[in-house]
Amino acid sequence: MIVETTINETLRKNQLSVTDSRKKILELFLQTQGALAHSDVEKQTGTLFDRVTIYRTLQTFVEKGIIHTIPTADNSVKYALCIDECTEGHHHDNHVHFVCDECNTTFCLTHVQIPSVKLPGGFTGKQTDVIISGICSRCGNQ
Amino acid sequence: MIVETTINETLRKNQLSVTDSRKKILELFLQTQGALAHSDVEKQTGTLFDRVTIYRTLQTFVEKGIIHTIPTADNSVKYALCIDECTEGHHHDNHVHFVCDECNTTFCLTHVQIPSVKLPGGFTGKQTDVIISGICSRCGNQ
DNA sequence: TACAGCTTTGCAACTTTGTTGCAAAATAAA
DNA sequence: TTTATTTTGCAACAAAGTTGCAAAGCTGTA
Ligand SMILES: [Mn+2]
Ligand SMILES: [Mn+2]
Ligand SMILES: [Zn+2]
Ligand SMILES: [Zn+2]
Repeated sequence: MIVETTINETLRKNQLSVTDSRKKILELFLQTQGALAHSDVEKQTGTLFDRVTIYRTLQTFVEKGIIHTIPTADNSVKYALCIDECTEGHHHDNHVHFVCDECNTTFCLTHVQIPSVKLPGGFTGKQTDVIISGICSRCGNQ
Repeated sequence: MIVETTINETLRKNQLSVTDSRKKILELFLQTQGALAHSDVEKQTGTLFDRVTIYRTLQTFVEKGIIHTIPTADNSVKYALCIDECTEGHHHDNHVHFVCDECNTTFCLTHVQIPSVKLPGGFTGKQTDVIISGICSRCGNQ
């Protein structure tokens, strides 16, 4: 099974011990198109793991640069796989995020660059987040 | 007192009855540079109003187009006065938001336009939120 | 100014989301 | 296999947000 190997390798590469919860949750992200909230992970894994374990696993993955958090207009925390080469403590997922009003899926538009914005005098920007909401390609074309 | 008159007028104009909590909370927004979280309002008003009343007041103000919510990278809900002429159910606060990493103030950069972003085929954007974090003009110039 | 009708408030109770300490279980290294 | 380290589940807790309902407060009219 190629997926299982990938999962184990990813965990090893990030100096994480290979446990059931980490394998299962990472697998979930690899299988899912779009971002996942904590509650999504909880639903998908059923009673397999404790709520606290899911929190801790997500937190660990964020720290290691395996997943990144996504700010959303409704202020709920969502997570998605890092595609760029993020490393421990150093994320550089500089892409636009899209939330579909119809199916509520959150997409990482990895090929859409963050536009540069000219700020008023005195303001220095370090990080720019862009969240666009509307209709996604799946919901629009039908 | 010109402020008191403004406050009452704003409430009246939005077909809201004039109550202590609404007056006080609206006054707070008028006096404050930057956005406020629910917890900020709670702290600033002390024991004057119940937590639930604050939630309901903020909600009402958002519905009426008096204040708008701001998505933030740390996924906490913030509110700020609408400067544009927003009406019941119709917000058009199309400006950039800035969060200072130093003083944690959230600013509405009302004069900075939202840049237009070219989306991949099939995606239709309706609303774009831009949140920039960095150092604000107050924290930078000293 | 007083009153009736409608709106808002405070309280209680509850849900959801997230955090922490600690012993038991699982993993990794020897 | 054994031991040292890490991770997990549980319990307990804190913070954030929601809902129903009776009491209190507002508004328009008399
Ligand atoms: Mn992303
Ligand atoms: Mn704003
Ligand atoms: Zn969709
Ligand atoms: Zn600042």
